[in-house]
Amino acid sequence: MESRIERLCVERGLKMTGQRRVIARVLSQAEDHPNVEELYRRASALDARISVATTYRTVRLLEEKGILERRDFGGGRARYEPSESRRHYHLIDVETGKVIEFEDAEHDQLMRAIAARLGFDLVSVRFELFARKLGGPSRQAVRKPRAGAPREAEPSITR
Amino acid sequence: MESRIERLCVERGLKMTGQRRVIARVLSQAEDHPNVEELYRRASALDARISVATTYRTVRLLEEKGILERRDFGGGRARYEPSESRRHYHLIDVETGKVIEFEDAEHDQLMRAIAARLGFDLVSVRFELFARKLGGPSRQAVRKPRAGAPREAEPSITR
DNA sequence: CTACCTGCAAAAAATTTGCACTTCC
DNA sequence: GGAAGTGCAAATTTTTTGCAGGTAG
Repeated sequence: MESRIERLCVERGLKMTGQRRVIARVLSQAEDHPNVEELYRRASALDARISVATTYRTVRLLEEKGILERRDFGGGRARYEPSESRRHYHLIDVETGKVIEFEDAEHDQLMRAIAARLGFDLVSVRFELFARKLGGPSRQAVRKPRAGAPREAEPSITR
Repeated sequence: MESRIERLCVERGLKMTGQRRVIARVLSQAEDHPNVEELYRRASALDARISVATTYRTVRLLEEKGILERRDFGGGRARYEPSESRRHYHLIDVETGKVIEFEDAEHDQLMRAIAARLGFDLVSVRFELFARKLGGPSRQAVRKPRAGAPREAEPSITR
């Protein structure tokens, strides 16, 4: 059966090889934000005739076609998720690396207003919150996390 | 004369070698967000007895001490700026790569509220706007930019 | 004096690419 | 049939590290 991502590929006129079909299926089923290595692992479990190089080439292609979106949650590897109609953002639990999605209309609007105030038209946004569960481990016991993308917290591949 | 960053280093008990002093001075004078390569170039112009390895080791150390902050504006290289008391964010002009700093108290507050709503305590934030000057090149003529960190726009090292 | 620094070059880690060989349309 | 896709391994790019000397405090 044709997966959602595969359908999108066909709609945009991509040549559908066996490899691409498998990767599309894996992406359609993913409930998380896998990196390329993980994607490759899942795809080659379904069909061994797939290489990492092709996985890289495919995600890049799908990103260019607007079918996938690349994310960076720190940890030095790109992560991917299917484009969705609803704009959403991510909160990364710095203790566990777990990724939580959320929406916020007020924020959407505020960003546009900020860009306009500076004389710009918004093209894209990067917005990630790194946070710690309330009532978690005592502040004292935990080493201070870094600004931006914490280097030490390799985010788990979870949505 | 002792630079601002050098003073901070001494305050935090860092052993001040010649190399560190030079890098500290370069950072104090920087009006932009240099990457390590650029930092190394500027430092070794002042004193040739500095290696890239030391530059990497030094920025990492200063980041751990909270003296520097690492940023990622896309383009695959980390960029650095001295920590400032006022929280601020960055807007990257996708046409020119130029980086514009801005503050927004409303946004500061909104982020904290969002984290709290999800049951988290904010640790750090990544927030960058990628945008295009109003009244710039016609939409049609410009290739569609990607979400997240545009791959093609190597940000210039400018504040 | 000695723990910490540094330079050099080699190692890592993630991603891209050249090339000869398939494969979709 | 021909343009486009693929695998493999080598190349790239950015950052880190091991080791044999230096150097600050």
